[in-house]
Amino acid sequence: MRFEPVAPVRAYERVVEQIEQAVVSGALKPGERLPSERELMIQFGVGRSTIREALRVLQAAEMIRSRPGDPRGPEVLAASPVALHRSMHRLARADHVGLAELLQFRMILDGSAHLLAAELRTEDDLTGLAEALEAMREGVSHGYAEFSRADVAFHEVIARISRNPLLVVSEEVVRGVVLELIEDKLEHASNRTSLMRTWLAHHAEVLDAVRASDGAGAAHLAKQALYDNYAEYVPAEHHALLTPLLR
Amino acid sequence: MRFEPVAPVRAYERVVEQIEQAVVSGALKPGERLPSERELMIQFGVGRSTIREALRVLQAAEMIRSRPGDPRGPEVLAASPVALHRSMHRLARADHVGLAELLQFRMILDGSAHLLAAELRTEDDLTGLAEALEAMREGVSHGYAEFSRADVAFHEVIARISRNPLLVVSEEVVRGVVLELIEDKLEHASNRTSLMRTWLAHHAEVLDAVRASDGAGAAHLAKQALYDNYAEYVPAEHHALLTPLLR
DNA sequence: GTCGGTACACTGGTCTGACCAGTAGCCTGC
DNA sequence: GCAGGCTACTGGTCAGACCAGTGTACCGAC
Repeated sequence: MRFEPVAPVRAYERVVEQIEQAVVSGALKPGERLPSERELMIQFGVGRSTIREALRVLQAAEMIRSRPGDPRGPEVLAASPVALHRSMHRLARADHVGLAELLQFRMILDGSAHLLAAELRTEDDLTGLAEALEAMREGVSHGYAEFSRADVAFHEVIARISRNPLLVVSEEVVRGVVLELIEDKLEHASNRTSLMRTWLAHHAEVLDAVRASDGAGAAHLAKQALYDNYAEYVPAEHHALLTPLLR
Repeated sequence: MRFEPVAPVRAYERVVEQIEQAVVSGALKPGERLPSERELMIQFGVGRSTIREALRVLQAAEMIRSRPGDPRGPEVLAASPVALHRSMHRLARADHVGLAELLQFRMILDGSAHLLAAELRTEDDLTGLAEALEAMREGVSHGYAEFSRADVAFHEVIARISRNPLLVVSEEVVRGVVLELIEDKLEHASNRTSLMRTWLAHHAEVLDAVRASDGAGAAHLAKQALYDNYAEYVPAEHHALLTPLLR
């Protein structure tokens, strides 16, 4: 016989539960509106402060958004990786997760995405990739910010070709966290134009591998590119984390 | 010249910011206590409802916990993957992420973890793995629940040997979501004893590969095991997602 | 001395009622 | 027809109150 720990259930938690249930069950679709706080307070039979605390929780989870003065009430939002990004970012800052671990994780995700993309790509996908590469080529002359945007777009196209939304989201999240950690270092890089040309050549090779359905090759190129670009920012004693994936 | 969209900053948001800052900067360590709500209300110069909404947000992020009656005040929590788990779970339920995508993602993570574990394992790690395997062997006769716990423990040991906390956490999260999606199906499996024996044999092979530092072999075994165990629950038209990783 | 109970001063959880700034839509006056 | 203001709402915030529950310090019984 086992007993479960008993925890009192707060009123606002049950409000959260019910609204969350309505959202995930599809009874409330993104774009639809919740009743106003005063109306909810009547429907749930609780005070306004309870309703407000519940809405704060849902808002922190990026599930709703409310704006003062809007007579249509709080808006139900579409599921987004923003909350995921926030929690992973917090974990990365707090939980002794360093740049090396993040990069290793990115090599795993990016490598797998490239592998899958090379296997699953259609002719349309190849067209999309070629366009993304072209945008990068144009970006070189439009400054680093522009180039960086095109670079991110290329990786997103790859991730989408892999047909796995989890891969898309996690890559986006991890990439964001990595960039936040080293943005100041990148800002002061001196030889950015030559860096951009190198990256461009890398991506062209990747496209060739994907076109040739060479999954292993594409994956290796992706991991190697990450290593070449970022390894210098990783403390030397952590390089052991990165190299096993390159073999 | 570019302008930024202006959004009003709510009072409770600035309270959240300050407390969050204190936590991530290390000024407030896990286990330490925040002042009581009434005290915070004085320090921040805002009303109690504002304080409470801020605390709700921090609590939803698993950063603090408060208990009525505790004269020491709200407790600062250590960073945990619980919040990450919640946001990923929500995303998986909402964002047309099916079992196939989850399993594919697990194959990627688990495969990489095994690859790294085989490369990085020490003698101590091998001892830990052997113990985990022994626990599984004993679990067979103690019912499915016990065996399942030991199985999870084995995978956690593997993930920890890979030396990447991100791998540990994401695997834990994805595994949790997968199990929640198919727990009802597993409940009704008839031949669970023979299933357990099969899994046990699988894990013994994995241990051999890790001992032999055969990263590729261990990774392949892990992915194959996931495929063998779960592919039957994946709609046939989604099998194309799983198979490329097995090659 | 230790142990059990009790009183008290606190905690967070909830409710009520109020005020404010801001919004959207109506509605007037031209 | 339309610009301008009016109005009835919205969410954000505050103040004050009450309650159930907790931890602790105290105190009496043994």
